[in-house]
Amino acid sequence: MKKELYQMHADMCKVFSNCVRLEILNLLREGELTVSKLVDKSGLTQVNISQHLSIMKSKGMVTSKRKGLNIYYKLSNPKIIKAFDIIREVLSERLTENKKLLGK
Amino acid sequence: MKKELYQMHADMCKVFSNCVRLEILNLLREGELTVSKLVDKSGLTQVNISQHLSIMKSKGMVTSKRKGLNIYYKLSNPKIIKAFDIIREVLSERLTENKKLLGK
DNA sequence: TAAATATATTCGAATATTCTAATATATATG
DNA sequence: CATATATATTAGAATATTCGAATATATTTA
Repeated sequence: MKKELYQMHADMCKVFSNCVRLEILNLLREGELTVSKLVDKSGLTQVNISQHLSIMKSKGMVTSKRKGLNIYYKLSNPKIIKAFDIIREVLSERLTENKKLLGK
Repeated sequence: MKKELYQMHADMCKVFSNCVRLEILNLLREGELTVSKLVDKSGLTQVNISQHLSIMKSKGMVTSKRKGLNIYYKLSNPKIIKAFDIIREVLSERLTENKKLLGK
């Protein structure tokens, strides 16, 4: 398999490597939201949310459309949430194992 | 959902955000391999492979066992490859779309 | 067109990641 | 025990990421 493809893959995965972006992706799971809704729901600053949305848009993970003053963002591909959930499962299973080990 | 969980999730995803680690994970897809096998198959240096294996071990993505001089590494959870593959699909679909756009 | 609202961009300091060079450790074997 | 082999660790320069402060832009409405 080509190194170049691994690099593109890694670049796409960098989106998942930040907790703000993960929170945004998770908030977009049910459908599109405006920037201000994302700000409200996350409690993060508008600037920070916009910065991360910009990164995710450039990586092709989200798309946006303007309606008046608002801009709606949504996931570009529903598989993104599948990936999110599988990694959550790996994490959960790991945490469960750690608990078991502590219980012994 | 808790911020702390997003952080742990992001930390786990950092494993996927590097092309060397992705290559290692992909090489381990069929089963365990020694460090030197990974070096041979990837063409990367031993030191670099060991560094990345160490990172992945600390994040709980791989486990290892020694047999004589060799140390065998394997994926800690088969879901890791599912996540790998889903992200590859998102990437492929994105590349296909880009091609279409160029073709127009 | 001026003001209000929603969103984006730029800059820079703090922090984190990556690779290479050098070296260390663990195990097996003569 | 000395040597060879396999693997791990450390240090540090180069590079990348992150966030907040300040500011800019786009759209609507009075």
